[in-house]
Order: sequence, then C-alpha cells, then structure tokens
Amino acid sequence: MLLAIGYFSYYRLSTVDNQLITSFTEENYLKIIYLLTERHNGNEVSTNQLAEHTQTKAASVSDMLRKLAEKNYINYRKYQGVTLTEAGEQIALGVIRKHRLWEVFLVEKLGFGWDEIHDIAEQLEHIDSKELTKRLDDFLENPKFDPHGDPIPDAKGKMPSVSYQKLSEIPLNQSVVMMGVSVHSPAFLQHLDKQQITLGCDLKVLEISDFDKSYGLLLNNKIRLFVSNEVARNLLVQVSNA
Amino acid sequence: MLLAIGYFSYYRLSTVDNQLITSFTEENYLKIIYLLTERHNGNEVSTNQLAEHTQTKAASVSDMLRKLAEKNYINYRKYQGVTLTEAGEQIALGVIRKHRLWEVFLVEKLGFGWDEIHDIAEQLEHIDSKELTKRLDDFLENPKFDPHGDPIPDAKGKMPSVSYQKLSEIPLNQSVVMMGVSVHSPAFLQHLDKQQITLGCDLKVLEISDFDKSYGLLLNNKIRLFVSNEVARNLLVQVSNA
DNA sequence: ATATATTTTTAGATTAGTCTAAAATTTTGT
DNA sequence: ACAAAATTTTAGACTAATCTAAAAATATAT
Repeated sequence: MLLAIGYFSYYRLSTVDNQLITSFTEENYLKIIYLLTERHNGNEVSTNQLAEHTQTKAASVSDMLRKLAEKNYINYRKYQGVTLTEAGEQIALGVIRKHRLWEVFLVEKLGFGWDEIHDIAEQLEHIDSKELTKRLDDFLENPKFDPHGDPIPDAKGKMPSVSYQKLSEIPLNQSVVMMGVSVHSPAFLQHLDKQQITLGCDLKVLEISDFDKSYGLLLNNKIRLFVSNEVARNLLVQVSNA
Repeated sequence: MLLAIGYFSYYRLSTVDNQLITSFTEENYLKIIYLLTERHNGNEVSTNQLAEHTQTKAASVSDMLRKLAEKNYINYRKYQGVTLTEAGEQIALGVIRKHRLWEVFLVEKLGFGWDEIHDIAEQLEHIDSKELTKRLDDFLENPKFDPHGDPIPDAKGKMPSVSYQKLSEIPLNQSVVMMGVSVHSPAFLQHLDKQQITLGCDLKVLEISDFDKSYGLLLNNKIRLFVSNEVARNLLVQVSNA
C-alpha cells in the first residue's frame, strides 16, 4: 500500500485492517516450501528442513506454519510436515517468477556474472507490482529460463516442466547439452566458469576414473578436462537431439 | 545479509548482533526528513510534519526520533524538531539516488509514464547492493535527472544544486524551459500530459487572466493554452539561454 | 501576562517474527 | 516392543514499529 500526502509518500507493506496480506517473511517460507517440495517430488517438507533453509529455529518455524495454515497457504498436520495449498503455490510461483526474471535482467542487461546475482534477486523478488513484472518480462523478451537454467513460471502461475538428468547418470560417450545446475553457490558457479563450462555447452563423458571417481569429459567436442564426482552430480544435462 | 545453506537461501535485513543497521522504516524517515528539510531551506522538521508524511501518529514519530538520534542520524532537541547529521544525510541521499535511478529505468527502459512510477520506486529504493546501483547507473548512461526533473545525487552522496523558478514567478513574455514539477501526484502529471506539457518544452507566459488568475501560455512557440494558477505554481522552469 | 489551544512526549499496549527451554510426539535400534 | 534418540510443538520472553490516552511543553490570543 502506498500512502501519499502532498509531495512525498511512504511505502509500507500492503495491509488490510492493519494485517499484512503476505509479508516478505511469509513469501520466503512459501517459496522455500515450494522448492523443497519440488526437490522431494511432492513429499511433505519437515519443520527441521525449513528451519535449516530459513536460518531460524524449529520453534520459529512451527509458529509460522500455524500462521500459514490459518491463512490456508499450506496443508499442515502437526508433526507430519507441510505441503502448499493451491493458494500458497500461486504465491510461491509468483515470487519465483520475479526472482528468475530479475536474475535474467541482472545478467543480460547489467552484465553481472551468474555467481553474483542470487543475493540481489532475493531482494527484488518481493517487489510488488503486476505491471512491473509484465513489463520486465517483455523487456527481457519473455525468457523461459534464468541464468542458471531454471525454468521461469509463466504469468498465469504455471511452472514449465523440465526433465534434465545429472551428468553423473549419463552413459559414457553420450553427447549431452549442459542445461542447468542443481547448486547455485558462487563457489560452484565460479568453478564452472574457470573450466569454461557454461549453459548450452556440449559435454561427453569419456571415462570415470577408477582412482577418485572423477569424470573425464570432452567439452564442445574439443577440450578434454576432468571434473570431480561432486561436479558431475550437480550438472544438469539433456541428451543432444542433433 | 544473505543466508545460504545448500541450494536455497533467505533474505533478511542486514543485522549486526541481531540489530538492524538501517531498516526500511528508518530509511524512509531519513529520506522524508531530508526532503522536508530541503523544502524548508534547511530549517528543522517538526514531529507533526513527519507524522503526516509517514502516515503515522506523532507518538510513533517521537519514538523513532529518539531511536534515530541514538544512532546519530539526526540532531534532535525535544520539542524543537530535527535536522539530519552528516551520517543521516548520507543514508537519505543514497536512498534518494536509488529512487531516482529506478524511476529513470522504469520510464526509459520499461516505458512507464512519469505518473506511474513513484509507487514502484518507493519499493526499489530500498534494494541494498552498491554494485547494482553502480551498474544500473551505467546502464542508464549516468542520468543527472529523474523523469520529474529532480536531480540525482551522485555516487559520492552529493546532491547537485539546481535553481529553478516557479512558472508563476516568471515575467510576461519571458521564454523559459520546463525543468521539473514540485508536485508528483499522478493526477497532476496526467493533467500535464493532456496538455502536452513535458519536461524540456518551451513556455512563455502571455497573460494572467484577471478573471481567475489562470495563465495564458505559449507552448513550444506554437500552441496557445490556459493553465490554472495552481498548475503555474507547480511548474519549475529555467530562463532559456538561447 | 496568563489562560487556552496546539504540539510533542511519555506511558502502556499490540503485532510480527524471532528466541530458549521444556514438553509432547514420532522414529529408531536392539 | 519398548527404551532411547530425534524431531516437533508449546510456553514464555524479546525487539521493532506501531497505536491510544494522558501528561508535559510550547505557542497564541486577548
């Protein structure tokens, strides 16, 4: 809600009868519940997991879950974990859409590296303006994926389904295209940068070392390199259709 | 402060020992104090004025002033109003810089009208990233003024001084250039749009009506039109040097 | 110059989101 | 299957930012 009197004005979170409709905090919880549920193929998310990912204590999470359940954003049975209701999922997807669109903006328009954008997008994802999101989407030419390869939910609140495999699950000598990463830490992304592993590059597993289970790869049909098992498990790829 | 564990992360306002360094609320108070002080040519801002512009009660303002004074962001003598300290002014100018840069972005890049951007900029001005502000500034080609003609403080925290006059103070038949507005309400801005009065246009006062003190103008040396006294007092202009 | 009106501050309460400690529930291991 | 371990919830407390009502200070008006 924007309050304007005379020349200036003052932004406060939207309220109805002095109660927040959806606070930043609630949005964060819903987003994290969505992402963790997705990761578990739709299974409930536990209180402790949420405490870990929100950087709070389990007691605080319990309180918030009670509140989110009251607002019908989550399905919550005590001690049994939570899933999102349709309403909760729509809020989560809206936040994720904004997060990923802003990430595209930061990389494509402002020239940030894919390892530098997460913190900023964590803030921008809470900016509340339907029209802004729409215009930003058009300005960016309606991107379908963010700079980490994650799909961007559409304006109607639908998450495109993607089916990537881990590089570690691909048979030897199968050509694949690098489509995403399952870890977004700056350290991991910078590590990939140093080896010129980028979204869209061609990869082929030539061997898996007996010594340390590292992966010997052929990059873009030219460059031979080794990546650790850890790296191979966090690269998301798709079998080339060419 | 961004907290990251594993795949996700979670944004909370920056804290030191669990105390906010500068909350959105504090930033808003400091910004409003700056703008009101500027309007009064450096005189103290009163509690009631702040209550009006923050849309809160005087009691709440008193509390906040005590807190801001404790942090040495304002000079506060009870019952005597406040001014900003150097530290407080730097925070205010940082917020105003971001606000105005984002306004340029919204108009120049996303095609918003100058009457639609204020509410969104009120949110964006609190995004906390030095690097983002720097890159946004470059992306916009280091604009010196926002879409309302207000000067943009530089990265060092210096507000450019501008000296505009109200159209209502300009002698008859003096050619001037429209440089800004002293009211930012959508209604006023849309009213100007309808008469094709835009930043940079040429204006000349041909007459002031005896009947209703309205202003008969020549716009861009072509179009004759009348604007109310109220409009003339809120148009900021500069004598043409051509 | 002093009574009245206005402005500002203080006192005490409320809400969102967090915490620690303790109680309740579920899971695990033998 | 049941005791021990782990997880989750509840209870009670704290902080930031707000509120209303009352007290204190300042300004105003005859």
